[in-house]
Amino acid sequence: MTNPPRIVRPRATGRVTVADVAREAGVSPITVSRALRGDRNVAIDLVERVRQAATALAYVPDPAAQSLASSRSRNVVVLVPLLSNRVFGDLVEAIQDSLLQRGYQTLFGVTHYDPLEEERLLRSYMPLRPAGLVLTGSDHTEGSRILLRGSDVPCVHVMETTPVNGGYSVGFSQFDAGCCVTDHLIMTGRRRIAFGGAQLDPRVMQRAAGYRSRLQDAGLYDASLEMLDPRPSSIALGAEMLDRLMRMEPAVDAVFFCNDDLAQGALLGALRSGVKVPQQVAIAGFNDLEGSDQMLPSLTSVRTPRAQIGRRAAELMLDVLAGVQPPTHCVDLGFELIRRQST
Amino acid sequence: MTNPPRIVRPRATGRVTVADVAREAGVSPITVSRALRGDRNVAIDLVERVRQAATALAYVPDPAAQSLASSRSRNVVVLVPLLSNRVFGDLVEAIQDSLLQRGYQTLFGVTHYDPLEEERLLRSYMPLRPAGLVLTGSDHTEGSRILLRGSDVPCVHVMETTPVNGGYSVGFSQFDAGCCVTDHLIMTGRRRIAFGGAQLDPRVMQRAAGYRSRLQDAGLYDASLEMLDPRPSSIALGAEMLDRLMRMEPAVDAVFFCNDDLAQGALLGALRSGVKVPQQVAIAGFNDLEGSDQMLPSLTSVRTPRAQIGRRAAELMLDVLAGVQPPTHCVDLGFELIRRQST
DNA sequence: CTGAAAGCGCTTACAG
DNA sequence: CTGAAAGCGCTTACAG
Repeated sequence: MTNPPRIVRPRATGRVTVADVAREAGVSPITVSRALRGDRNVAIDLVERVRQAATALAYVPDPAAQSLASSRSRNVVVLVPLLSNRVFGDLVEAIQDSLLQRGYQTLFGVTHYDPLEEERLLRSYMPLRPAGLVLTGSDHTEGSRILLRGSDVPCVHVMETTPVNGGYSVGFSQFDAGCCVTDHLIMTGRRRIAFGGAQLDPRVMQRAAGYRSRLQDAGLYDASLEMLDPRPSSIALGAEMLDRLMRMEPAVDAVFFCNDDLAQGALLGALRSGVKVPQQVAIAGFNDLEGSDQMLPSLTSVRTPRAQIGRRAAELMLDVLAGVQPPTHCVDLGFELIRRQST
Repeated sequence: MTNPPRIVRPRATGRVTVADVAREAGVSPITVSRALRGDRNVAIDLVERVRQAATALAYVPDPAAQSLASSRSRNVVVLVPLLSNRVFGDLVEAIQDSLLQRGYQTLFGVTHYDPLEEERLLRSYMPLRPAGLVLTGSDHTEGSRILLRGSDVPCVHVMETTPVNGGYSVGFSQFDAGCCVTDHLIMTGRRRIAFGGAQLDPRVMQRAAGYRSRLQDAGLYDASLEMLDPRPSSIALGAEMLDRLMRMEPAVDAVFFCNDDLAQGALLGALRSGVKVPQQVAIAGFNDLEGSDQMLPSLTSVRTPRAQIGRRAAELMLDVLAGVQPPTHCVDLGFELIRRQST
């Protein structure tokens, strides 16, 4: 007696597949795959026929199947310190826009300025076989670096121009920007120039290094004017910092805050306490955030090209993914000092 | 002559697969799959053995294969109007955090307050077979609604409490919040109360409706005090709006701005032009954004539970995905009036 | 330039 | 409670 044949019902998901398109176009499935992916080795008329068939059937490729078969996905992982911050909101929105236009999805992760949290996110995202990575800055744990080196996933580091071996970077020189603000304060006659830094992430410290370097060159450096506070940058903290500074160092005649929220807070605090800006103290900020032009007095700041950085980072990534060798590993998009009434 | 057998080299990706874990644990692959997914129908000791084998081999399931085989993914799509806005930054960060902890990825999309762009995003995201959707508000195109109804993907609408048929909502009553601010202004003796609205998205219009309703009830409504500007909400626009208002309606004694950035701009504008706040004009804002407590005078506003909304929306989604029927389709998290010096 | 076969790494749908 | 078979919808690696 023979065993009755086992009948297993097919799954029938109802999706339109490459096979359907192939039948419609009168070619094989693999030709559909090639034609739709833009593979060169397909006759032009076949490409056209396949395209029409795909359109007629409203075919949408299944990303899960693509990813499984090719062991590559169309996901780009983007890790930023915070989303609740205009600087990174602008950045991330631009990256997302550019990638989506070319068929790539963006997976965001928030590191809260913690390299260990970044490593944890990398570990949970790598099994998704991302096509690419965009990381903020170049300050990563040893574990993250090993992870990156071990994979062949292209990586773009944004916001800084610090080159990371094997990776790409798109940003501007935070150090130079720190120098630029400091030069401006020196040239406008200030002599007791303080630095107000919060959060103290690597980019803030690079700006601080620029500040220090320029003041040392000018023989004006005084370590007691450097105020570094590890708490998150905020408007309220800026007010508090100016207050503390004026009490501890009454002769201060300028403050360079590492971010506009601090500087805006300082301006509001000065209004409350009667400190005259810029007569008594000049105040400069960083990032030219919304509202800085509306302050009383309006705030001198540095315009940083966040959206442009996001777009260029995405384009660079897309080039690499398309097999195009970018002309340079390191794109410097610069910055611009915006002088207003506060200095 | 027989055809020589065709030899096709296997791909050998080097990944640790269910088969490897199965061999190590001495069970079949399907048992590994079930044990790791927490399927009930597996003997406890087997679950333990499989877990140990998986740990020993550092097994990580392949999401692409899972998704292809089960035709479900662990992606939750989250669509918000903007990322470059604290309100949505807070929301999105909370959603992302909660989902990631439970093994779900978040795919963001930015609609720029445009329902058509939302529909476009939905169309490009649905082929990814998202496990769930989180949409801002309940103002969707007919196309989006059909798309949602046609799929069985659970959907949570955030920021409002407007129920959408079949969907869930987590937020607060924008209308009630509008009433609350207006009541406060009336009760503190104001009579010529203006409304300053920008962007004019559905939630702003719901606040405006609350304002209108309360003033009508009090017999104080005057359409010429309603200033609606479709441009994006910003600090600069707030200054401009107050200026325009004071020129057109000099008798105005209070302004309810639909968002704190407008209100902050108005306060700064008042400082510049010498309008006395709150003596001549009371000013109230919305969302209690950063810095509102630092303004001069400090700004009366409404604290909205963005992060909490994000967390609850994620939890609700996770419950639904786990097959747990939530007790209610509509979660109202309320709001709180924060009275400060400006009113 | 085109295609038949096999495989990617899981889970579904049965059967027992 | 456990498993053998088939299938999910693509692409790789060959062969011609």
